[in-house]
Amino acid sequence: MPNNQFKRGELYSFITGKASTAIARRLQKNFKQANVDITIEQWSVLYHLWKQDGLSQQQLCDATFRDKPSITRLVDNLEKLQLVKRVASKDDRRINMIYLTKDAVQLQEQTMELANQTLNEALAGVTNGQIEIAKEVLQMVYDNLTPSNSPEAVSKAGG
Amino acid sequence: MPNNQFKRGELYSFITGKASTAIARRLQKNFKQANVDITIEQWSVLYHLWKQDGLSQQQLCDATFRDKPSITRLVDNLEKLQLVKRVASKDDRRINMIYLTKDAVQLQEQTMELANQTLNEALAGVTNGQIEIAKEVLQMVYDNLTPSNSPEAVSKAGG
DNA sequence: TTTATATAGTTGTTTAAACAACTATATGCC
DNA sequence: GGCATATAGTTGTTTAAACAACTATATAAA
Repeated sequence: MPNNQFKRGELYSFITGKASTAIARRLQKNFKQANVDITIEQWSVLYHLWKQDGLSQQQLCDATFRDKPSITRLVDNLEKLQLVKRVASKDDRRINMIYLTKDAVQLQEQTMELANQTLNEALAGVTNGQIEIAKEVLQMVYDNLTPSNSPEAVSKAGG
Repeated sequence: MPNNQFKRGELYSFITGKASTAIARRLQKNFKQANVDITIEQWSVLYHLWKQDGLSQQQLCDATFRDKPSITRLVDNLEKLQLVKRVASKDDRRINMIYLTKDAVQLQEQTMELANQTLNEALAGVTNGQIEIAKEVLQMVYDNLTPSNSPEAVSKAGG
């Protein structure tokens, strides 16, 4: 497939990920200005709990593309901030279900507003068509590199 | 500009940067398999020194989109690995010029090969046209969020 | 029922990012 | 020359990522 060959050096930014770093940094800055005292990583966990409260830590791993130790520590820190609480599952005592506190629920509207605002800043001048293609490429890259590409794993990760 | 509006939630991956994380992780894995014992971050510094040896730490900051403390510590670690050495500039005693050692020079061919191989894995099935658009979008995002967008800063960052 | 294996989560360690505060040198201005 | 300011780099601290090694519980097989 000669159309997948490319010139060395040019694609370095795919590895460094400077664009997503810049977005994360800007969102963090916007949080700070609005006196929202959480990190982007913590927010990314809350984001999935806002979509569906009461996920297990493993489900948060899958949703956020992080490994188990990372989620353990993010949940540790979110618990310290009293934004979530761990509740041991009665069905399966290995599992912690993670629930939002009232404080965390109240953060949703404000921070989603800030996130959308940040994405609008980031994507100024970019057309919807370009965004769609960029998303497709990023998704293909992710799929190419992720073992969960196998049929069984895909059906499992269906959400 | 209604064409820059978008639906909430969909663009979350722009913030998490899961694709670039996956590429970095795969490259790290490929390094490890080839018994190349450096981190991707260290490699990204060497990458710029291979293009031009003898950069100052500040120039490495600009090239790698990192802040000064990050470069200080990456150079610290690269010095420990005997891959670079700091040489105080005679013209300006504030400046450290960073030079590659022989060991680092020898790493170039092998690791660039691994990097290209990794990018080929990552971009399998993605057309050159799609790659070009994705690169444009990422560059626009970066430019939108980077203060060095101002005319003065741009002329300064010309390289 | 006992044993092997898989799954969920935690802990330890190294590396790095981000930010604030700091030191040292250089430059511009009076 | 002396002072203010800018620039280059370092150090301290918190947060997080990655990986290995670990504990505890559940499941499957014998």
